[in-house]
Amino acid sequence: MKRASLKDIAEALNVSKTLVSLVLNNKGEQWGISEETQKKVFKKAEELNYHPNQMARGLRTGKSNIIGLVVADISNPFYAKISRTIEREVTKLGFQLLVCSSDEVPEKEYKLIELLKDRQRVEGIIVATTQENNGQFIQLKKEQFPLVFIDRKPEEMPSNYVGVDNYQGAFDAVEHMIKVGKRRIGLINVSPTYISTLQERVEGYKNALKKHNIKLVNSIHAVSYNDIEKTTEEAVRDLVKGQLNADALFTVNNYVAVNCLQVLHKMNVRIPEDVAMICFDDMDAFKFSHPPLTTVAQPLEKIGEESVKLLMKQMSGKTVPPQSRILPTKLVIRKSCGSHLAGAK
Amino acid sequence: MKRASLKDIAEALNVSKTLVSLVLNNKGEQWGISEETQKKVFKKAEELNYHPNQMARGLRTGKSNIIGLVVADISNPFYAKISRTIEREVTKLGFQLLVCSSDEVPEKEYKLIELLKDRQRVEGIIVATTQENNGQFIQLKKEQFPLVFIDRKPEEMPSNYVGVDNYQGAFDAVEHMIKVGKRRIGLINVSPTYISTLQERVEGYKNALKKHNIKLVNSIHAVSYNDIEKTTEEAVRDLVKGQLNADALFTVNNYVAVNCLQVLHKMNVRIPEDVAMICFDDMDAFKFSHPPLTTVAQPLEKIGEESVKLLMKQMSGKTVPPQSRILPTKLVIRKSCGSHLAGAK
DNA sequence: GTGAAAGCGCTAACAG
DNA sequence: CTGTTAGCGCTTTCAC
Repeated sequence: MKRASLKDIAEALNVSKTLVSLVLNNKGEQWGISEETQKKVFKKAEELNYHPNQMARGLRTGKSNIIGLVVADISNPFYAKISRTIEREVTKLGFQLLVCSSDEVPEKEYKLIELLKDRQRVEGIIVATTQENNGQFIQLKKEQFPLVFIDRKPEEMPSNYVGVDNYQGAFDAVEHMIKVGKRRIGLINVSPTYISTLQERVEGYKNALKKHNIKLVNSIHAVSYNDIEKTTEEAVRDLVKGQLNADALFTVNNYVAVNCLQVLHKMNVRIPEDVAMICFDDMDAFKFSHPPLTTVAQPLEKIGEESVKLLMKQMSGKTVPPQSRILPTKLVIRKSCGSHLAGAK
Repeated sequence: MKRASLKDIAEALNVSKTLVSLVLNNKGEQWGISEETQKKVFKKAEELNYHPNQMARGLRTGKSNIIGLVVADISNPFYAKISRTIEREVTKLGFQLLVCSSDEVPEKEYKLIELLKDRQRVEGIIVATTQENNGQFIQLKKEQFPLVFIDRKPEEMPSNYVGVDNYQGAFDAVEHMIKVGKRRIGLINVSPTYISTLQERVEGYKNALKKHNIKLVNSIHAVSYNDIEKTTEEAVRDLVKGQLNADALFTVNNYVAVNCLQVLHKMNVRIPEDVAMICFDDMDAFKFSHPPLTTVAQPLEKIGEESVKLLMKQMSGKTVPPQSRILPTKLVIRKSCGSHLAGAK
């Protein structure tokens, strides 16, 4: 059975397509179409199981009703949670969400964004960018294309951004370790290190050390996504067993933390007795990890909600100056720093 | 600057839209359009930064180039992993993937499927259904709408399905516990229990006990998604401290397992010494949980790949009889059953 | 080898 | 209050 279209309803009722369209879009009132006619239309639509064709409508109005979301990896709980919130929020507003993963490769992200915009004609994009070059974004901005950055922001351009105070979050974490008596605190970063959040976190780490007059050499290592196991093992080993003789480790995100944890276990080092650990980004799994990890948690729901708000503002047509929403992080103290132990200072 | 359309290219080159369309769709050869003309067209398209409008094309061809995926919760690592694979596979074939979460509520899933099909005009749907009623699916089948079930299958209808041998997986898990010396093995299920996978897993559990002549009473509890903490606490307490006095727990999926783990920790019961634990469904986090959990792992990538293959077969137009792909599970032995300990039988 | 023309289903300007 | 008409951008049939 063929799908019912506006025309079918119109013909069955001996009215025009226009009328039907108006009624079904709830503009009947405003055009003063009689109650009775409206009822007939609704009834017939129901009867024929009518559903508007999004593509036809989109073609006509120039609006696809789709929002795009590009993240590094949707199977990372961090992005998955944000994505859920964004999906929920845009759905409320009548949009669909198209989610893509860039796998942390800049060229892929570039293509994904092009695809979403040019082919799929999404009405706006939310992105946790992995690109160093901001050329594409400058271009989008010129075109006034609705765009908001989450988590990571591009270099040197005013932009709509929702994220957390990475500097302060890292600072708090490191200071917590210091208060608990740790001094030789190593940092495990991850390439590509130009990502804005990473840089801010490293800065927070450095300044916390400086404030407490701690001078360390070779205390920072960066692992790499495409050879995560090997590079993590090397980094951890060097930090813990090498010159630094680390008594604490600060990992720059959850993905890195998970890998560190495994290496540490393999090396039979005790956490927090031998080395303490804090990780930027919380996730459910850390509640029951061995040991439960102390983390810097981000307000993921809030990030999702705010990003949608910012996007909608741009989509409303008014030209709004780029806005940033910097949200606070929260130090979630569990057991990987030993602050719960009797002997803790 | 307005976007370039076929017409723009045609006018700039003084040829027809038809010609341009043919060339750009790589049908130039087949229609015997001269090399030279083709080159001109490609060049101009590049120059004007032309991108086909997916909506216009879709309207004309009746194909949206979109595949829908409906799961319970995309932020559950289990579905996130499958989703990644599916996204990768359909992208290879030139489709986009639209992912929606039903939150385990049947009515929501029903609406989501309607929306995808009627409004968004997706060309096929892959679903891990949470519906008990199969009415919608019967209807879809009548219409020959491309549909494949993953993980969970609907009751009493031949369907295209990709999943694992849940019965055997559960059987193996329980038998492993028995071999390790456990006898009073409780099972923690989750409502709604009509879900096919759950039923099969419970069956596997029961038969493993039967095979070893173990008779248990009140050894099965079901917790509930919408009040997970409280119901889990009750279930675990009753199983472990109550009449059964359980020395082992089998949880029916990862979500339930995570909650059990927390309750167990809170109750200060030692795993595996006091009670052993196995969970159906593996996830990365269980590698470093306390303790590392022994699990029944599903081949998630394979499930994703196969489901896309099955979907494409249906979309190709030929009528194919419903097919099932039942893949094997794998028992991943870690430390929550004590089989690694010296004293294990 | 190439072009004209129709039409997918919808919306919106305009006419009455 | 309701209808006519045009057209969004593309593909495809048919004609030359």
